[in-house]
Amino acid sequence: MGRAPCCSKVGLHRGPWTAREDALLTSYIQNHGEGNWRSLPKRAGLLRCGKSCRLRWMNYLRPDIKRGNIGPEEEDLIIRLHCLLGNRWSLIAGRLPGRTDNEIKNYWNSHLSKKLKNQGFVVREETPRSKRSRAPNSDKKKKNNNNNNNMNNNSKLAKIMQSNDAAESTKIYAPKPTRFKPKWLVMEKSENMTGDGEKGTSEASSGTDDADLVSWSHVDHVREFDQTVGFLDATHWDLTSDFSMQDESLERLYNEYSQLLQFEVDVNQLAEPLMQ
DNA sequence: AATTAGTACAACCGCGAATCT
DNA sequence: CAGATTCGCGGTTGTACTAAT
Repeated sequence: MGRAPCCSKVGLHRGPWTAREDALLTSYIQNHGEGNWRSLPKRAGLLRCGKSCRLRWMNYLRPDIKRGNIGPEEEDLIIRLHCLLGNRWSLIAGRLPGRTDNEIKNYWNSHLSKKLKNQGFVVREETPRSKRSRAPNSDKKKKNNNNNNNMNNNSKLAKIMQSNDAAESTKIYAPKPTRFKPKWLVMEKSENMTGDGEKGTSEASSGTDDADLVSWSHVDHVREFDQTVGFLDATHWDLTSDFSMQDESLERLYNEYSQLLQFEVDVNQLAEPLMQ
């Protein structure tokens, strides 16, 4: 299986982006749309690899990106979704409008995992890919000074995790979701394409299509999770019990998420006869 | 004030899967 | 159908910044 030649070729810029590079990339994408990352840098006049351009755009330059100030509601949602989905950062990010997978991943690694550990929760290190050859970063930066338990400012968080307490013993390792794009969805997307007709990877405009990215087996894990944690059904989450709604945006997110789960179940039922 | 340790996050890397030719 | 190309994902690293000593 061919792999794209690595972009670390001579003559290409690396490291932090300059304001000029940002401006070039932004104006190019505004005029021509996303996609064709491979050839984009050349056409945009950038001495960067396409991969780098894509990353910069997705994680930093996109106009719909919220940066910083992850509020307690978003934090709760991240924790819940991580509990459900594991390190599927892109899926989690898809439930948090304006947040990127990279930001959530960083936030989890630098804030949440430590916070949960400090509160005595077992944070699972689920890294099927971590067996990769690259040398582990040892523990060069560690040593949490967890002398203060800091329970007060996160009682809600603790509550959530305690409600999920059983999950500690029965952890759910959802299999890596395989990409699943129904033809009709792809067609519908491409029909709505605008711009110069490049291949549609317009996540920015459509949001991540999580529904079609989640594998069938994921549905079972959702159910498993619900049983473990005490939800009867994902579509009947009691959102008012131990986890109070703080504002409309969170409610909207949860509704969206419930719809996603409902969609998966429906599709699953639809597919059942075909599997026999 | 200088040095060291810790933190945050942007960017890089390699891989698997989808798509193209 | 096979091989090549492209894309997207998640793990990891580099480094600027901040806090502690």
